Amino acid sequence: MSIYDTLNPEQQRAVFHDKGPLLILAGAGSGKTRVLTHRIAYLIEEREVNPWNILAITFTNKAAKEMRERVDKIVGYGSESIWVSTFHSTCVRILRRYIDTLGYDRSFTIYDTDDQKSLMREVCKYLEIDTKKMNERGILSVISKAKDELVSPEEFALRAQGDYQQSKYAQAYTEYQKRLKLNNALDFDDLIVKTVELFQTNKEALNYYQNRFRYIMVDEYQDTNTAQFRLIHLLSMGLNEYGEREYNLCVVGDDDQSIYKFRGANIHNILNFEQAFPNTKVIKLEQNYRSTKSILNTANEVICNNKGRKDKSLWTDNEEGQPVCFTQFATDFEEADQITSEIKRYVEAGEAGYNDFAILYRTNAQSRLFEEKLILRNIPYKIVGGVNFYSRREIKDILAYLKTIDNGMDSIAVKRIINVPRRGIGLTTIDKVNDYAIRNDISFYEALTRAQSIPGLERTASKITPFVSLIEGLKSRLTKEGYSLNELIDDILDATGYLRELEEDNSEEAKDRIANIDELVNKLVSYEENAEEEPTLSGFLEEVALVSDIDSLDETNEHIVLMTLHSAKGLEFPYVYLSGMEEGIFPGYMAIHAENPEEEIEEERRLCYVGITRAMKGLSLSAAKQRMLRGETQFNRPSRFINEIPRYLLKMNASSPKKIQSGYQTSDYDFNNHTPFEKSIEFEKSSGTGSYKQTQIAYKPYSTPEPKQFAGNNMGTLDYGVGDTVKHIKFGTGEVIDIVMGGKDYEVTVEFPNFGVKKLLSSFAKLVKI
DNA sequence: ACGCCGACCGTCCGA
DNA sequence: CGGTCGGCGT
Repeated sequence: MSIYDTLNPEQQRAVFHDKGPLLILAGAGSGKTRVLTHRIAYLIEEREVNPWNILAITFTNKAAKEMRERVDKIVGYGSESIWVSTFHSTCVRILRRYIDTLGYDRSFTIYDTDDQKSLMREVCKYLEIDTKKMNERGILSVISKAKDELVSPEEFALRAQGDYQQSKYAQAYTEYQKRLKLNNALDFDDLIVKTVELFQTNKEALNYYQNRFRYIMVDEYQDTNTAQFRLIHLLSMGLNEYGEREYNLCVVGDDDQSIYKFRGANIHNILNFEQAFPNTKVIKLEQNYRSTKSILNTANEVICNNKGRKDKSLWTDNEEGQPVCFTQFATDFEEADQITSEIKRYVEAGEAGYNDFAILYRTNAQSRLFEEKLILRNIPYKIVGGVNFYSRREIKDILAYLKTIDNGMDSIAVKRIINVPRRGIGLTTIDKVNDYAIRNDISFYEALTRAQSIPGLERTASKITPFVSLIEGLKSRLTKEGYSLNELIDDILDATGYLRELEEDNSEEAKDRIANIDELVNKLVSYEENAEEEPTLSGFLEEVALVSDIDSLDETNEHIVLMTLHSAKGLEFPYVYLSGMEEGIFPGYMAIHAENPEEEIEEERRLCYVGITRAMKGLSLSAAKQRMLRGETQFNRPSRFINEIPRYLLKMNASSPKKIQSGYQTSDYDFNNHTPFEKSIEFEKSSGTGSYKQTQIAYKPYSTPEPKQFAGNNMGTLDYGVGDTVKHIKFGTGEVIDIVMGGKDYEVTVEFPNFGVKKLLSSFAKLVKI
């Protein structure tokens, strides 16, 4: 009996693969993390690979942490010397050691999106770019895309020749990079790009890491971009002791779960892996251990509408399970209300815990309504993503102090805090200092130290000097033996008067801010206590820069989890609510109206597939007919993805993922009150037979305030009668000759001039009174 | 220099 | 709806 006996034959083939490139196509829930961890154990224990020679790369810290824990459990010794980390932390670690050869200082800081925007604002001002015509975000996204593809500013400029718009971008890109370097800062994309640059220009560094990482594993490979591909490619080209290239590269991914095209993921990395790495062994993991047959079938039905996939079909031995449900609510408000109350009922009935549920949505903005309802019902919850803790003003302020102390070259940080709290240093002063800094080719902070000698600042210099001494004072304390980061942050809060100012302000907002600062102090203390190496200020700032919200998610806590579909990738939950299944929301407006809608819709469909496959036991899909979006009301049809699920798999209008038959009222919402689907047209021909019976659920009529557009076909509120002329989507206009009550529905008989007499169900036929 | 207010605006997704 | 920015008054 060995640890490998519990693996299925395909998993074993992947684990026991010896040398050379290996592509594992691992469907959702097929146990890929298990395969990766067992493979690591196998390499060490059976192939006598030195743990030191293994690199495992993931996309999130959470995944890295989990893999580390699982490896620790099954690898007897030496597991701590396996390098398990994310792309970004791997690169930071490499750059901290070698980046001086690229002309940066090793204490570089990492710019987040806000910092990037501030810097780009300066760039635009300098280049006299009208940010109304080309906004900072737009320029940054062009630059980011270039970096993802390893296009340098020089190359970008070359390609842009003759195109005014592109040339502007090229100028901005060049200037932006110049200023990043001046600030001794790297943005997220730079972390990868600069590491590739390092390896291409510094043979010694490349050799060192090639030699070290003889076995490389990459998780979520479908989400890698071109720069990351190049990085892996370079690393995997090391030679073994006989001078041979082995390409001991094992990548795990699922092309159906590629959902990060917008941030540069290149699906060709996985589709063309076999071409890029000759003699690749391909192993498919197609048995799903996570979901019920109902859920898996639903997922397969949706994803099979995509073209250009790797051929594979997921199956499961699990039970059939509860059918997947779809509910169309009248409003987004009601959607949130019903879903949260349903979850509460389950938990109070003892059928599940709050941590068994996840509510997923396409955009973060959709979380707000759910949050309000959860607070109202006193249900514990955690929202992943959205407004980042580290992007709150007070946190950014304190971090800017820490950054200024750590790296005075980071002008964005210095400018942020120079007048926070108020020191009477205004914009005009800052501009003068800035000009002086640029003219003398020194950093902004350096210029501040020479304030007295800057022409025109004779008077304001008296306000600048105390700020400089404050920072210098804090810096010098930091160099003292035994002075902790915890003390530093306390000194900052005290010496600047930042905390005092908040304490004197008795508002609710100020109290929140203080609480947030306390939270930051907690994080710093726990960093100091848990740091693997000597805790340093740079180390803390780095951790903060690279942390993502999902990393702190603890599924064992008793709370519902709310997050976007993107954040949910890689996770699983017993019961999943997939909300906002509406055209314009999911698939999103941007995808539908893109230049290449087919491609964009396929990406959305993969996202839908990811969402569906998160569910283990129960899946409930929902839409709202009416939704508030940026202050205005939208009316949306149900998502096309709902239409792609065959009727027999979908239990319509029931809002429960399980035990719907148990007798109680799942929802007092008007079940019939939904917009008909296109597929329902076919269904009319066989009305009264087939799977429709499933949907005959007891309900009590409930009238909801309705927009006129949707009042045409719901039970109890038919706005047409016998003798009226109505319009049908397929049959055109006709006259209503009879209406009878049938089951929970009206059976409407209509005479169409061109199609004859048809019997239609009011809830499915889109009959509109003319 | 700074704070207030009204106009405007623009949107997905994220390390 | 909610954040941001620019104009204006102090």
